[in-house]
Amino acid sequence: MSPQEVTQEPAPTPRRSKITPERAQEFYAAVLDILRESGYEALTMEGVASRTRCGKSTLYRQWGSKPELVVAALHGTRQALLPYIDTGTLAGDLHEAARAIGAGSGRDTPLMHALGHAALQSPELLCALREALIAPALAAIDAMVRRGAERGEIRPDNPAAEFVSAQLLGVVRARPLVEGENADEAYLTRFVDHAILPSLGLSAPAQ
Amino acid sequence: MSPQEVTQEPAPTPRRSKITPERAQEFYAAVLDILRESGYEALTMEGVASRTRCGKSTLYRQWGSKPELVVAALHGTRQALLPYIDTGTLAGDLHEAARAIGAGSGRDTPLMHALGHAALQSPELLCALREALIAPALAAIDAMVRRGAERGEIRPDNPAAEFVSAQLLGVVRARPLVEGENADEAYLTRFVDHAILPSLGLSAPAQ
DNA sequence: GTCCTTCGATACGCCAGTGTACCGATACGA
DNA sequence: TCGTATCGGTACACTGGCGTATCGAAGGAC
Repeated sequence: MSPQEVTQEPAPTPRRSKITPERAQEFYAAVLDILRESGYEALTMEGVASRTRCGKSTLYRQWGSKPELVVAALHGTRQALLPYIDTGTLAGDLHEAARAIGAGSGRDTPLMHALGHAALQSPELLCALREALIAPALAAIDAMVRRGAERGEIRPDNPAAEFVSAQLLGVVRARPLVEGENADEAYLTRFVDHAILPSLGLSAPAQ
Repeated sequence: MSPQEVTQEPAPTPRRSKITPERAQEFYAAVLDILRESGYEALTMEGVASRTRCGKSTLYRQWGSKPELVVAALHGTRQALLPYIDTGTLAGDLHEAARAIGAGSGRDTPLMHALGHAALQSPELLCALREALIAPALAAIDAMVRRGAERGEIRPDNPAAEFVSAQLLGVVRARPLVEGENADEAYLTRFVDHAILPSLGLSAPAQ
């Protein structure tokens, strides 16, 4: 490595983009909207450009290609699949989670449907999807379970604990195929009461 | 309606196709293979034609368009996601189901991943997917649960019974996204033991 | 054996999306 | 204030798949 290269700033592309963070959020929102509406394959650069009223050149200058734009959109919008929840009981937490996921069905559930298969064929996309959507939800649910164990509601080594998050995300993906309609709040609440809580050895709280 | 139209045979297209049922199975197998490998969007008529060494005209003559070909392929190949299972106990049945689904991961699980999102945007495709893959699996699992109830292993009105099939299909769809690998036999067996059976009020059979 | 339909194969026009190039306009930095 | 780089917008060539048309060949039906 030559001295020149060392003294040179490590960023070889000192782009001074005119795109404000707010404008970037518009791009990201448009990308996610199109994903939710039409899926990953139907997302086109021209579609993003026309919806955001920008030139295709801007998109290619800034993000290079469609996968990179999608990855950036996932990373760039800090959207919480689950808000912070701590009701004091595991059952209460899971109920709130069911409500949040069910209510947010119009936001993040379609995103997972849209990206589910595409992510399985692109490691970068899978990574971005997991970091942006799945991992936070997993962490939130696992935190609920851990707090429940700390409070003594369940045993710390309860073998069903491992599956709580997978079950919740699973029915969200499964119900549209099984029953033809999205997993809404009512369904998820019943699922928590009649499947998840019993599997943990808990019973549904008396209404 | 004129008399002529009444006397005319109702089938205006008495095609006498030269495609033998075996040849049709080749087409269907190729379609499903491509779906498993690359997904619904990447499936092209030209790809099917080249893989089966036939002309595109044959495909269009016979099936008309890509969605119809896929629907026909789903209906035309009687592939059992689940074989007939009856071990005498609900736990044993679910174990066998876990084994069958896990072992068949290379066959039908990718199909559901590939068609999951596309089916949500095409009613015909959703219908075909449910009839060919999902409904049989649902019926098989529900039959297991029903037999378990008849034997007195669980109460007939056990509220968790409703969710068994959705739980199983759910984790199959969720695990690749959550953990990055398919739900194999070992995972599904653990899931049955530690999540489904406890939710039904049963415990895992002693190994 | 002859006819007739379908088969496999190819060529064609069409359309949509990709990625690049170019243009005036404009907003930032010096 | 002035230069410059990026912006939005459009045009372009290119690719790839769709669906149709057309061809010789082949295999049943009669």
